Amino acid sequence: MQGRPGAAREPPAWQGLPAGLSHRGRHTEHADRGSRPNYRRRARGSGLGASGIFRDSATAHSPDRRFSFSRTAMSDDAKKYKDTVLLPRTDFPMKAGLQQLEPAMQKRWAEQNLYGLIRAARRGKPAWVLHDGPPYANGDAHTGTGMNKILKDMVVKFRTMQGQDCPYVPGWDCHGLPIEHNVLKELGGKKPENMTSVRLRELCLEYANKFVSSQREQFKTTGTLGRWEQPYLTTSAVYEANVLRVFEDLFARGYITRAKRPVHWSWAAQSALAEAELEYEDRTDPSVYVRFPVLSFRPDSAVGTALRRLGDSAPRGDAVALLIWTTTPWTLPANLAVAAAAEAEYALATYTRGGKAEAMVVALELLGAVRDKAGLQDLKTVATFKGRELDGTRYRHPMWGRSCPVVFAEYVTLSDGTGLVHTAPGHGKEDFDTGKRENLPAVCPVSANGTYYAGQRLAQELDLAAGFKDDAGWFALLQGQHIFKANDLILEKLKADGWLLHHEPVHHSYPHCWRTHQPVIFRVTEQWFVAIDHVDPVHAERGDTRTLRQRLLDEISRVQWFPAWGEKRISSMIENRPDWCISRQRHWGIPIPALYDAETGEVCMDAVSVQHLVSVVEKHGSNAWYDDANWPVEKLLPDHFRPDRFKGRKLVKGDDIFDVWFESGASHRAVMLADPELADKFPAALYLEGDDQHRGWFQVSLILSVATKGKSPFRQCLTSAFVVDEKGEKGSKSKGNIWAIDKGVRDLGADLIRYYFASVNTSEPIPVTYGLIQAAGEGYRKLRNTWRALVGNLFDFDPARHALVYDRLEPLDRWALSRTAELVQEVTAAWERYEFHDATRAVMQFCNVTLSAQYVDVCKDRLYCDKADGDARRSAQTAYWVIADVLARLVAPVCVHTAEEMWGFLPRLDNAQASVHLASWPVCGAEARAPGVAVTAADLYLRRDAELDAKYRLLFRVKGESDRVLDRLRKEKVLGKGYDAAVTLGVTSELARDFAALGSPEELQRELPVVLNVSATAEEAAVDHGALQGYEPAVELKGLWLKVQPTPEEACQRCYRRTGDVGSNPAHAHLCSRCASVVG
RNA sequence: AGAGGCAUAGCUCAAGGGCAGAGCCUCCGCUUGAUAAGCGGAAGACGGCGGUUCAACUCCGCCUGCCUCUACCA
Repeated sequence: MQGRPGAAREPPAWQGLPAGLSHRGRHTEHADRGSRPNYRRRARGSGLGASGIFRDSATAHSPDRRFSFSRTAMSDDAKKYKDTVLLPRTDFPMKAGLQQLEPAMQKRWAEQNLYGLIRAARRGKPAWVLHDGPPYANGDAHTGTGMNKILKDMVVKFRTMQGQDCPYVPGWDCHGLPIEHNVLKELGGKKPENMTSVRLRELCLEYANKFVSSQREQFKTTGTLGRWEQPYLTTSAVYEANVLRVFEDLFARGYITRAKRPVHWSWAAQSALAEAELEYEDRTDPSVYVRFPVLSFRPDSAVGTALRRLGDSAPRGDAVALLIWTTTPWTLPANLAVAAAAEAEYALATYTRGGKAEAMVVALELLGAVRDKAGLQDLKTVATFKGRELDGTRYRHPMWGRSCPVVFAEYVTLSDGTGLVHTAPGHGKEDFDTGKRENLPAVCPVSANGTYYAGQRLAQELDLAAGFKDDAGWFALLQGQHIFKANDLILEKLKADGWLLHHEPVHHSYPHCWRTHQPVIFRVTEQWFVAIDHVDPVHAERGDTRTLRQRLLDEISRVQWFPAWGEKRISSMIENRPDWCISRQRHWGIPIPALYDAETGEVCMDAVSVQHLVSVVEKHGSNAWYDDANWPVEKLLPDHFRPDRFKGRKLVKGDDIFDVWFESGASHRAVMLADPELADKFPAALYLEGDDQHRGWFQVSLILSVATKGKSPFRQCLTSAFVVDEKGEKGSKSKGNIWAIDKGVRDLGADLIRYYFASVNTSEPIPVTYGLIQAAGEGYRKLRNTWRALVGNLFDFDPARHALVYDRLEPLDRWALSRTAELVQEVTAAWERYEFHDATRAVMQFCNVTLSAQYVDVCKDRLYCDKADGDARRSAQTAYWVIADVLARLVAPVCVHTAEEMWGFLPRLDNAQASVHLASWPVCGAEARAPGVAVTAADLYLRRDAELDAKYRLLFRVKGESDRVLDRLRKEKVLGKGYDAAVTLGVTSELARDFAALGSPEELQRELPVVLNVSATAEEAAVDHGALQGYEPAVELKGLWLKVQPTPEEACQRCYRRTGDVGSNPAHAHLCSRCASVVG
């Protein structure tokens, strides 16, 4: 075998040195001691000092130093030969300089209208639309919204590269309470008396537009492409009119109802709230046990009988009570009933409190707990009975003295409290339903701002009898008070009056207004609703009698949800959600197109009137509604647009506006179906928002689209988790743990931020800090440098002239392409699943292991030293070119600027796209032949080859074993570089068979030194390993023994290898035969 | 109060019923021809307790910890 160790010829350079030490090993050892660690430390620090770190300062400061040779003790020959070595050459910088690169590139993109070019290139291709969920036009675009835009851009770029037409029209949500709130704050807290609604709304519009402009610029710094100059705004007249059209459709199909119902009410914002506008926060409330004095039990009931049986000793009058429990004492004034569970066991119990005998009715199961809490003495259970025995019982309201009933309700449980539920129909949904069934009025003494009404109004709202006398003083105590202040007042007075059996603070989560962060209350008001259980008559005619709720659930199951649990989440929300309250009592929004009879209050609305109002808004904007001077009611809705009975009547405009969720939920109509570029592309391919939008935008969009268009407005729905800080806390402006996205871009670079977002699992909370993003820079730099190594070797490569056809490529290169093909498949699959971090990890793994540690490392000799235009070198260059091309495209959706930069440095064919963002997504050769799939020349090289995969997997495992031994020998100072070594492999017959299966012995003999990066290898097939003297067993590869020795051969001055044939060409005494023939 | 998710090396993340992989960090070495780079080596992990199995980090149950969601129950 050629080059076999031990087959020594003449080793002149070797002799005269201490045994086992090479020239180089010796030399570097001494030269590097001491200075090297210092060099490293400094080099990694903030900067390089000028203190002799580089011994050859001219070299160190030469801009071209990476191609120069720093060794001074070099023979002229060696220098001459060095110039024949084809070292990498490229201007693609190692350091990205994103801060300079990105703005310049974005400017260029804008000038050449890259978005327009991309759209033009995809004209006529299948549409794939990501419909933008509108961020709110208030404040900075921070990391969370920035991430959302980046993820959207990534997906759009990916789908575009796949060959689809992907318009991206960004939008903003511009109406709503927060803007109105902030504008009012600037005005000093509330609307000045003399300011018109129109003026206020103008200020709100200015405010919103200001933030649309600033957020747009912030988003654009991330390199996100889209129709930024014509976004959609919910304040545009066209958008507003389309929102009203959705309402019009719903109204026509009977979905809209107006009713007096309890709704979540923010007294701080003075408006009704939707479910999606609630946030749960912890709160402490008084938990109170209150005695409601019994007026009468039904005489023939078990409890009545038991009480009579007690005879004279029985407590009487107010001493006999129903015990109720509540954590909202402020709702007690609105109490109209007590609800019991008909089938539960109750007890009549006597006890002594403050020396007085009393009796109470309470659930048997809870009796003990009540006694313990209240510290009751002499507790005796007089009787036990089913709840239904309380039928007919009446009690006296302790405040107003009115007689109230005991009723029964399903929801009464015995988990807490007393089993007797204080029922105030005006302040709770269940209470309201109960009250409705029992014909109780929905009393609501609490005004919009959370205070009790005062005077006559309070008496009226409480439905007090005409002759009511405030003997107990409750009326005087409560009127005008804020409810939470009243909690304390009520508690004190109940105690003083003897009605309070026990109280304690209770800590629980409680719904709060998402904007004001104040606790929300339930309050009965007249509101507009979308009926979720409505059966659409249009569908019913066709025999489809499903309720809207059922149709929503059916549509949800047709949508693809990412991650998959999103489906369960949203469907369980839809299953349980109440009707949607769509009216709000604010100024900054789209008016609900309802007019009311000035005298009777009757609603004036029908298909004709609504249609007319839509057209007014479409022409003049919703301000017309508020512009009383120019749009008096008679002009806004002339007689001939009114239902007959309102003709000639005096009407007034309603004050309600639409819930902003109704607006954004209507975007499928106002944008997808209305924008000329999108109208034919409904439904959207994808909605992509934070996972909080399951209850927000996704849900409302579904409701409105399914109700009016019969289908989901999106086919796929992707959610990401929230941005959090290093402590895992949700990012929020108030906590200061979140920063404006453009600041991050300026400090860190857009591509780095994008790379970071592409590298994390976005389905779990996403920590975002400068430190973490900077740490991700390691991966980014590795990508960059690996790519640089590829392109650096293509300086003399023109694919059109030099690329070899696939079949002529060396096996190693075909292996690299096979691995690249595998990468393409892996990355594509990850993108299809929208698991970006899987794709990024695969790319990193590929760069670090497959390329950097394996392929690129072992290709160097061939690329640097082989004949420039020989097939061996061209083969490697062909593979490098394909890989560089593919890699640039694979990272293009993520590192949009860097990939474009790469594209500029890549040797390209004439028909290549000018921008990487116009290029096609890589596809493997075999798949590429599918009709309609864009194929590039590079793609044709992407072929999986299982045999090659297996072969090099084994060879690189051998390399691992060899490296381990080499390292030990280096540390023992036996060896320096790998080329100093010759490796002999002792293999079992089994392993020998494996090797034989990989190729001919000659081929293997040629490849092994290359893969192992040593000068020579030999194979020793031995059955008896005991006979293998001086070998050591491999650690991880069974059946392998290794012997690694310094080879005594002379090193070739050009390629450094000690191949044993140095000097075979007399013209070049210090070159190996290969180099000699190359140099010529 | 219910539902769900997560728990792997100092850090960030993988895989998969059968020797647990990578990047960063640390340490050691090589190289000076990817050089503000590159290569090699070393050290380093399956939250706890049970169960199924020949075999569990993986499947199942329970517990603990963190997070999210849902609901508001008086």
